[in-house]
Amino acid sequence: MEQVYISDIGKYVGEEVTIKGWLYNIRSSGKLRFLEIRDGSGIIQGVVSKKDVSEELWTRFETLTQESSIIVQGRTREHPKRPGVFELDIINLQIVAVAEPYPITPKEHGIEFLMSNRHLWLRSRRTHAILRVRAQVIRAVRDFFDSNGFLLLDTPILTPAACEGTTTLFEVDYFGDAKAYLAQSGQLYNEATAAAFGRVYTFGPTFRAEKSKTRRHLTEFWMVEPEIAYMDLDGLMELSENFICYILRRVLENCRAELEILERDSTSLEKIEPPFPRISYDEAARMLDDAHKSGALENPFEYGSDLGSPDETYISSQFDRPVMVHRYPAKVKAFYMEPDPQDSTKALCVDMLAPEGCGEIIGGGQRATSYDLLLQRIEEHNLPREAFDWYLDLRRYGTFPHSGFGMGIERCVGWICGLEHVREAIPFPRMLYHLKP
RNA sequence: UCCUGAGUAGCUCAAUGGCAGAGCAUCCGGCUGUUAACCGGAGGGUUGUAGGUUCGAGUCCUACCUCAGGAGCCA
Repeated sequence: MEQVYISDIGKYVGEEVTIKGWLYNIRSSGKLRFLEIRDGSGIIQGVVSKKDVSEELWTRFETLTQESSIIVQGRTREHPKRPGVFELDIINLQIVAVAEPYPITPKEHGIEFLMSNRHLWLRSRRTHAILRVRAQVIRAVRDFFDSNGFLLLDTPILTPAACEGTTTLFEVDYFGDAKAYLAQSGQLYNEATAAAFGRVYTFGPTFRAEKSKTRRHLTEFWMVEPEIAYMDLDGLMELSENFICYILRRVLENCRAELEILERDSTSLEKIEPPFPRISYDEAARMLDDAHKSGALENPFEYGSDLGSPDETYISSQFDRPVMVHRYPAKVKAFYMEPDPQDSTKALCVDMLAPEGCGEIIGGGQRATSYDLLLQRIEEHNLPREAFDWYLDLRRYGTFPHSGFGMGIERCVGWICGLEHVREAIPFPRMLYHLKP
């Protein structure tokens, strides 16, 4: 009998099949046993009736514990009470291994315990749903760029210097006489590949050694970063909203069951379509000012500073879809931003804030084209000039207007799944003080 | 790094300064349609660590450790 996956079980109704997996839970009712069996692709309920099996087989079930690995044979049929749901009448059981008492019991657990047992927590329904959405988001990301003329060009993870000079980086000893740093962004390299290939993107892990301790932060997260030659800020904002809508559509098409398990109200996602609201930093500052005066925001907003987390939450709460805030003061943004020709104190940049307090999911902008300006900015930011020689070369040899953005996969998944914390959006989250498992 | 809160059975949580308990998990028994199944029984504790106050501390005080939530910074 050939192995069948639970996700395909509908194709085998009335047939005898073999399922190889683990015992998710077992309920016994005297002469009846109900086994919830999972095989990674799904969960199915197996039923054994004492009168239908041999005494020896019946007693074999008594040793089973939660998460024991088993191979079962049975005949599939529809659930007597639930149309569209399938069950398995078990006719044989092979015990591969009896599991020791499983730590994650069918009751609630605290986050500390679950995090320290992340390697086991991965087996739960909820984690399955989230990580399936993550995989779908990643597929959508690749499909979107691959089918729109972008070329995937991976950028290095070991880098010689800080990309933006702002965040703290993980330092790595590089053969004793040099220091390397784990990349916090592939962006600068993207600019080189964009000059070579036009429309490019990079997708990979990113590292930030900031001691951030919030529901929106990981020290290792996955980021997708497109870079487009000859695109301006307006073009970038249009690309961003189309990109997000494409991802949403793909998840809504393919992950209905997962969103249901997560009890995510998908109606708020369904109504999201372009155009997304665009507000300037100045408009945002006015909104925050008014909010403070009316008591909706506790702390006053200081004009000229970056938006704080409560500020972002307030602004995003005023809209029913992601909102794009553009043209921040240049001094709170990275050194490579192109100045706004209308007001040189502002940068041609944009942050996309997700609804429901999920924070910034996209950050990007138009890149500076002038060699002299970049050199000046590098000095102002006290960055080591030697490390940026090659980057400055891009302005010497055919400088060109271009724009790009970065999107954090976990924040995007967290928003779509309605998660309280991004740590659930990645199989093994790396956080401040969390390196294990 | 700062602010706030929490550490009691494997897990989730109770316990006026006065006998350390329940549910789940484990083990034993019962139950022919269960759905975090249910019913009966059993075992399971250096109350985060170190001091202190007190006749008496899980409970009050001090320090430290760990974790959680928030801030800053960011995607």
